[in-house]
Amino acid sequence: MQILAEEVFDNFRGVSEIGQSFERSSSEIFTELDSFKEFFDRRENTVLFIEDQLPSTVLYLLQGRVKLSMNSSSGRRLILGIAYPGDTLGLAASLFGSKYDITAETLTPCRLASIDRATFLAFLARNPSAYKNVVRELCIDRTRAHEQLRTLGVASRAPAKLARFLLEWCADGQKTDRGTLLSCSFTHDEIGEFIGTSRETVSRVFKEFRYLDLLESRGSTLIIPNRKALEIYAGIENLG
Amino acid sequence: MQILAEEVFDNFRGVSEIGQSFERSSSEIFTELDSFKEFFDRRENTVLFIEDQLPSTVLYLLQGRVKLSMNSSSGRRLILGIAYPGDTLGLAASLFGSKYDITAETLTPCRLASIDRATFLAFLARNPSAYKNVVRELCIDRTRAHEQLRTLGVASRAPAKLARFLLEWCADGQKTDRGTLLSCSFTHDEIGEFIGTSRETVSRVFKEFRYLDLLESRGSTLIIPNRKALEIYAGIENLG
DNA sequence: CGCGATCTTGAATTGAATCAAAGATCGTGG
DNA sequence: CCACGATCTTTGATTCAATTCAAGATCGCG
Repeated sequence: MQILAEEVFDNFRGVSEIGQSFERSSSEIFTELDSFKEFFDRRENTVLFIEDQLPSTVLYLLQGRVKLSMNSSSGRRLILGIAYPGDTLGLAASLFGSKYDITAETLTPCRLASIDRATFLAFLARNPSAYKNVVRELCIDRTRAHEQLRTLGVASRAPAKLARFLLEWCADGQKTDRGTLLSCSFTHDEIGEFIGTSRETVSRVFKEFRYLDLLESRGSTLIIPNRKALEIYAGIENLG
Repeated sequence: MQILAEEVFDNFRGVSEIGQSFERSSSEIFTELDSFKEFFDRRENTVLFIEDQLPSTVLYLLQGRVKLSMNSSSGRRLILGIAYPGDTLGLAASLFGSKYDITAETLTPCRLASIDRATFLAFLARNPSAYKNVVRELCIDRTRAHEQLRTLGVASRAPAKLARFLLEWCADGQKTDRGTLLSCSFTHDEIGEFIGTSRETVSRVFKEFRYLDLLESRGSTLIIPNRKALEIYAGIENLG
């Protein structure tokens, strides 16, 4: 994330010499970019863009949370993820001038910055080193898409899908003496839209996980006592 | 595709001024890159890399076809696509030094070029304008992943999935007076692995499509008389 | 011609979606 | 602080689609 911010400008892993041949410093470059930004606010539950729209700007999220999803005309929906402050929204489409392939809508009140697409592209042309951050963002996007493909395409059964989903969000959780604690702010409905199953199935599998001591839940607070056990569950798709 | 080749160096859509502030010309840059390449051949059905491996080089496909897939320990597989000459393999993982998230295996005898990862990253650092091609490749990857997510996650029923699959391959087909003609070199088994269903289901839906005059098939040659009709089928998930 | 691979088809089974109803929780305003 | 409505969750009954199992047909090839 954080393409349009300075702090993470040079953080490629593994090879440290990257980014030493720039004529201009990172901060110079980003001061220039900042001058192009226009700031604005949006209420919660507001659509920022939808699939098939043509992007005219690059959007940058400063405050709030944004839901990214795919929708079909028949009402079916797949949630791809949540964007947080520092994330760029719909970057790939903006870069290539192709239609958005996702929908973005605010979950909370949000503060955003936008940069005109042509201005942004011209900026990149003048400062090719800034591509590095574009690459980072695209890689993150791609990785997330691939993880979800694995959930939907390889882990066919609902328990395996939910196990994978929980493990993904475990990354954000805190470790306690009783296991990994995470506050899951999603409804069962939304979880179903993440993993491609129905709300009721999510409920039932939750119950099953609780019975198997893979999960404790109190409201939106979940405790995963044994992450390894869940991993086994997520990995073994063809058992009961 | 074609990150590591010159011809498509400057082809961003929509904004033409991109790429005019380079100190060195594209051909100079790519002559340098070529000098790093090591060439080698692989037989058909050879694994080039598998999931969870750490990449040490960047691979570039010169001749032949390569199958890209995700595999699970339980034998379930999702085919992501086929790479053709000009494509870079596993670029995202190479860039970030993360594990491959896909498996690549040759379908035909292949000629490949490899560049040491550190060398490639250093080259990018010296020539940040080359990032543009990296960005292109990543966008293509991302777009393909998103299309497949739509097939697997939004188009839940098997006929809709298969319709989407056929429409995707229609792009490669030739138009004739009787409709779009395409030679589909995949077995039903493989098609099933593309769209996340079983071989038998593919057979059955093929039969259904033939009955509905959405499809004619003679061996590996398919004719789609009416692409629009298939599109409607692909779009409407909750009927029929 | 026979063999192996691929495809087709029907029957049985299962996993999940849908439908329906009741219970829990949350936030709000009185 | 409680009552109320809205939203979310749980559960059972039912239905449906798709997988699996099993058997036979077809195709391509040596």
